[in-house]
Amino acid sequence: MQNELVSSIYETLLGKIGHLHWWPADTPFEVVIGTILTQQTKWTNVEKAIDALKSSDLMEPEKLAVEDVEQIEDLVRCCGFYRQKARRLKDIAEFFATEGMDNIFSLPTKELRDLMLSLKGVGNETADSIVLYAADKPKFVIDAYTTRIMKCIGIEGNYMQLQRLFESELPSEVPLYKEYHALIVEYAKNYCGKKQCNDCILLHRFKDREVKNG
DNA sequence: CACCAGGTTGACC
DNA sequence: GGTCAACATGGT
Repeated sequence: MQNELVSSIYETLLGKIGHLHWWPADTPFEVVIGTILTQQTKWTNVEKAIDALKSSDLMEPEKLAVEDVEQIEDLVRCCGFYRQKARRLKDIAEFFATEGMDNIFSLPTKELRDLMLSLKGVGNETADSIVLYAADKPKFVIDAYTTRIMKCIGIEGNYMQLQRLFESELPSEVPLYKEYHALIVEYAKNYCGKKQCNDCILLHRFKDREVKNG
């Protein structure tokens, strides 16, 4: 029986870490930029690139869409994969400028997710991050950390399977989804390494729980 | 020096 | 459906 497992993990993480209030950004468009830049990249480097884009007055779809891609490459180089990221940021900016951010973000959740997935450079996690943190709609974000933590506890699954698990066991509340994903990232970075767990309270508390009650 | 970071894509089976 | 190399810089 694991119908309380997902909520219990949340309470545990919240108790240990406290509220994080993600996503750190001034505007929805800045969230979108951040979701692309942070792919396989430390957030400290993303911050540098975002600051650079702001300093160049490019943190708006209409302005980024018409900037030279070479210039964008220079500004986001510190994030790695800088050529494809620069190209994709420019294309995404053009899309948002053309369609209108408000029009896009006011779409129903599923339509918005599918639309984001149609953009080059936007996969499952990035699409869900945009839906949740930029558009404020309930979609639970799964990432490598989430997959790792759940596997550590004894629950394996692909992206959509894990997302279904979280969304089916949690109330569909945007603030909860936002905070939970943030807590998972912060927790995993510090306590659930790729090779070994360091004093992992989740492991101690929840592993084999479903077996005992099953 | 080796390894990792808040993934995605296109090719392949 | 799943797997894999490629994409690239910066920090430990």
